[in-house]
Amino acid sequence: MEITDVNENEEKKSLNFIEQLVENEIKEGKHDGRILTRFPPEPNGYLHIGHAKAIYVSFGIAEKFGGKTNLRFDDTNPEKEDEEYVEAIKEDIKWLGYEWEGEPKFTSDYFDQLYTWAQELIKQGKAYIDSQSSEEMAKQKGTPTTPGTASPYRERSTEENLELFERMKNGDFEEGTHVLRAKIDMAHDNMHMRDPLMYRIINAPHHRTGDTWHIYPMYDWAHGESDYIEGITNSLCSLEFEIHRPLYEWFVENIKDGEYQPLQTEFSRLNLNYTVMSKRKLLQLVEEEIVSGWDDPRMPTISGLRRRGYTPKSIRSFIDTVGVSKRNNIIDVALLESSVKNELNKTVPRVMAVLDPIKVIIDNYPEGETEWLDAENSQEDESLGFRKVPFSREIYIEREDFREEANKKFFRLKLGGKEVRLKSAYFIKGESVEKDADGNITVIHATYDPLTKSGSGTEESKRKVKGTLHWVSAEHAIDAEVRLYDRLFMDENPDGHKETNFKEFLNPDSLKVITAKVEPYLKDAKHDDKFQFQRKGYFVVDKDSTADKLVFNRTVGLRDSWKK
RNA sequence: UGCCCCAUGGUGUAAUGGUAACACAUCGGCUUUUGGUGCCGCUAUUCAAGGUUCGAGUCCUUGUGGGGUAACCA
Repeated sequence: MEITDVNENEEKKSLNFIEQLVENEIKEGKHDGRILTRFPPEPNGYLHIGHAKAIYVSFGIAEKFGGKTNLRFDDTNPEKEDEEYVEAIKEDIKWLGYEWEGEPKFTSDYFDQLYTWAQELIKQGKAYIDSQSSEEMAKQKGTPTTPGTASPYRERSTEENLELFERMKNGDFEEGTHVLRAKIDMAHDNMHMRDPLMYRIINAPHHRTGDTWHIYPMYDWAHGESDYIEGITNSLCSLEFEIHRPLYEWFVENIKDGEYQPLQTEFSRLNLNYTVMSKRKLLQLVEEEIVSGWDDPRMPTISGLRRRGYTPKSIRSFIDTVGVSKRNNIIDVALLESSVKNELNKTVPRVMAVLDPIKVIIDNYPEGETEWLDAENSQEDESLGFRKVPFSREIYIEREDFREEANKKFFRLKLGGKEVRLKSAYFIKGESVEKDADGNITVIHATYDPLTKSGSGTEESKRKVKGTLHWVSAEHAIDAEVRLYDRLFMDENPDGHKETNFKEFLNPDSLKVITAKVEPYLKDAKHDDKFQFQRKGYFVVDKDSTADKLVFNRTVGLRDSWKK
């Protein structure tokens, strides 16, 4: 039974508030039942798990109600944006399993239309060129409790406005000398309505339009009009744009030609504990080389999660379970982890890898002999079959799986204690240890019971044992680099402290690189192959892995209910 | 301080005026050739006060708490 399948789940689940709204619109025949949403990233950074929610919401609504979704790059600020990000964003969306309608769109495709509309607003007396400094304008804006005052340029003549506007476009002016503002209401309760900026001068080349333009539209002016141009029905965005909605509507109402108008609806963004989600802070981690890049497996980016071993399905099911509402939230990262464990548990083969090896010599096992034992690949999926695992006199086990002395709660290997099972092999007993000059154990001596071979069906092999250990044959084991990742921050809400910089909370142990001994079966493992290292967790082959040197990333550890 | 939004177990989300539920987390038990998985169970929830109603988590009022907002960013 596929209980994790997102779509199957959705049929049983109640609709979220946006889905209810859209359902009602369709019932009422709005837009003739047509649904077109859009996902509008700014190409100034990589997508993160928060964007995955935005993608899920916009693409998901369209999927659910037979609509489509446009991908539109909101590229109105050439100083921050870059083509590199455009490609990375497209790749991430595709990887998540979504398809946008037609070709990707760019707000810059609409610069001409936007410019024409702006000229019309000027002609209608609804926009004007202001030639003050930003400081002066900020002063005139007033405060929430006191109305603003009019700019001395507010009543400039249409002719002068038009001429200045054209010269701004052509690059006749320095940055900061003039702006185009909408003429709305300097006393409005909503500060965004106090004659907001529509255009500013930026004399920098744009990644798509080159040096054609010297003015660039502001978000509020560009966004709603782009939605309008594309025929978007539902413009879904996060809560901080709620207060922009009256402006979004004012702009569209003043350029529209007919009944059609897109509707903006806001929902709360996704926040995860023990990480940061702002692009600015993520960029800082990248630039200061605190992480290895946008796709560092500790990053909450889509590319980071991918490299960490997350699957598109697990991310989608995670977003599905966290839901969509208007409440501020901080979601426990354990929920994200449980979604990937839940999927990997069912799909991924088990192998044996010893992360912190200590040698065990089985004194009564014949020297020089190797047996190739059958090991089950998955207890959850029989179709994954069996593989051969070599067994010999000298093996490695996990250092923490042995104690010279321990209480009854410790049911792993100890001296003079009960026998333990070597997974898919034999039962052994701890006999003695060798130590170096400092008293550290260097070798454990054990004996095995030849009648207890796994799968042999003998009475002896059916004896109840409390402990089962994973192991690898010393002679056959291969070395692999294993990167053990932990949360990047030690604080649940690293950017939630006004007096403390988020970097103060960085976890010094967020990455540990070790050399593990893994079974030879893994020799041919390829980039992105995923495994469960028995009793240790889920691991994925990193892109740094080569034929000569295997590299694994730990996606997530297994639940460990053993209280030490 | 004005305006806007939000308030359900530890976390997140449902209940659409009619028995407050689900997932994750926690704790306990059973099963198990992974101290994994699976199964069973425990603990724990409607911010407060009024009002409307036969009946309020849901509607109304006030209060309280949290968040957003006054960029030539998006």
